[in-house]
Amino acid sequence: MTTAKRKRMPRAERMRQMVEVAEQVFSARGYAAASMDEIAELVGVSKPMLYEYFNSKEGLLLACIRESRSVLREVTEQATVGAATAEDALRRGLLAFFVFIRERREAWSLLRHEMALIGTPAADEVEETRRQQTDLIAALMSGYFDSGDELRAEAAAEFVVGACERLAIWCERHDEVSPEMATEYAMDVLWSGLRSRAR
Amino acid sequence: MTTAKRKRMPRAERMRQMVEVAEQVFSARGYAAASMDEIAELVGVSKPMLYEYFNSKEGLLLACIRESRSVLREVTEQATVGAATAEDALRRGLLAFFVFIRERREAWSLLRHEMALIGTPAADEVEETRRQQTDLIAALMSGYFDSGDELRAEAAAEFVVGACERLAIWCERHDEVSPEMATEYAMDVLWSGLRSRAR
DNA sequence: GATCTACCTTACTCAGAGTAGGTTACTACC
DNA sequence: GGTAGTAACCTACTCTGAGTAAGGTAGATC
Repeated sequence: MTTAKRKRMPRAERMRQMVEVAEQVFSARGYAAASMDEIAELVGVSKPMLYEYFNSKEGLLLACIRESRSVLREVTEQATVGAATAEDALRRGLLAFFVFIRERREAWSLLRHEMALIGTPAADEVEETRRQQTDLIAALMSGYFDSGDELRAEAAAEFVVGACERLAIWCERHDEVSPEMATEYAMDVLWSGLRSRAR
Repeated sequence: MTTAKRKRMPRAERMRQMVEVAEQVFSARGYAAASMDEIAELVGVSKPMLYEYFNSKEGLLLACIRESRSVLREVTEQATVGAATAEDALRRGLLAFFVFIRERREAWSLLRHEMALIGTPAADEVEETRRQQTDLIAALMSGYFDSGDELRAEAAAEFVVGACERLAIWCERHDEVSPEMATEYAMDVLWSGLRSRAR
């Protein structure tokens, strides 16, 4: 019964627990409104412990963002492994993303909202997450597209990431839109273009 | 010489001045790191004056965001008035947007970054700006597209806004990309779709 | 059972948001 | 020109929450 009523926890376990609680509090209240005292209390530990492990409030936020990012990467990378065509790869990746944001709301909320701290590490961290996804897309696409204009390809990848991010936020307001439908909408514009729908 | 060395200013003028200074400070330091004391000092006035006029730090931020938004609206709406086709309207609107973010960096920075305060009025205010643009696009498009699936059309508009926002951020890192090129890249994906570039 | 160390606490400092209450310059009217 | 009224403004505070100093305690190891 090592786990029974034990108050003291090994460092790694305590850290995981702190990140878990912090993710919830940050996404519920927002970074600014969340207080370290509250997080500490919910964890069942005193405030200096949080500082011992994460150095600062922002450090704790960083840990949460990194955690979310690694999950997102895992999920989207896995999704595209068996794709045969560019269209298929794109569709699978999109679906994985839209499933992720539905199933891991808190995680997504952090990635979505906490870009406030311009010039601080946290903002860079969120940008890094987008870059991760952009690179993934660029890499995927480079295998399928004619590599002409390098800049243009990069722009296209950015474009896809931004579009999907916004569509994901839109999905939050529309519970009736399933990840499959969202994917379908995204594919529609991205793959076929608006021209195909013009009168 | 009413404007010469006058210390006291009429309310409206002082407010405009405060918003102007605040816009710079917020975009330079970020909302969290900006202090009301500093803004007050730069304006050449004491802190309670800021509170007299804007009630809170967030109120001041709100005023800045609203200011930026109204300029953005002005600019993009004007740009699309004479468009003959959907393609033309889209292109003109995009160009106006990309010119705006280049010429009014501080204003854009606010709209871009200050979405941190989830659940607070400022976040809503930034969302409202996106909605403004989304509505604009949706209205424009509805004139040109077959109105089939309502939800799909809404999703497409969200998509365009998100994509452009991200592309705009990408442009910040790429000074060599002119507003015209950005517009071209955007049109390429949006109008023709990725399929047209697949091997 | 002594000691060592990693986990944890109480009790502070300090910066910055927000406020209470008084002061001064401009205006309007006699 | 003088004086009453008010809009603009200030000094000097409170209070919340991030971050820290210094010390206490459980549990492993010998």
